[in-house]
Amino acid sequence: MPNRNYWLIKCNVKLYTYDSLLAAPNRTLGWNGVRNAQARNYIRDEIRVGDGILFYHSSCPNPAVVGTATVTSRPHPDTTAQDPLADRYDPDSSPSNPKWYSVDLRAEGKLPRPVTLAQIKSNPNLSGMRLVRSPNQLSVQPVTPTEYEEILRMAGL
DNA sequence: GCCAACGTTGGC
DNA sequence: GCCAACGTTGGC
Repeated sequence: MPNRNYWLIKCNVKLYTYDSLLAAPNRTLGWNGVRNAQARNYIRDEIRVGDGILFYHSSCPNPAVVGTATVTSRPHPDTTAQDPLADRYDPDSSPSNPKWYSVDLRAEGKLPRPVTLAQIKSNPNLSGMRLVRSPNQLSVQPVTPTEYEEILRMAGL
């Protein structure tokens, strides 16, 4: 696929899991809930249909990349930000002036072996990844094709 | 539960 | 515009 870019996205397992993506119709879900300006900018301005995603689970006993996904939509407003009943409601966002965006992701498949944060940290080839550097709060991070391939290799693919 | 690192908020 | 206070993230 020409010009395919790669990203690692971090999902708090309490909010959004790879299994929920697998269980969705077409294995596709909007990736909602991002409320960080820099992450939003990546979603709105840089991520494109067809890009490859490493899906990472955070805030759990063994943080790890657990699966891959494909971006299947252009950015669209994150309507959960406009729903007063939603957990991540943001009164500053509205249909006429959306503040937050999401893209749709389709699950490609679980990794044969999850690649843990500890493994990524101990692999010198991956020392440039944002994930293993400080700060590491950003929920969307660019990944180079080399890093992407290395993660898949470590996963047994 | 602890703590480091950020982002946001709000008084001034 | 500064900056202290606070909330959140996320690994450990």
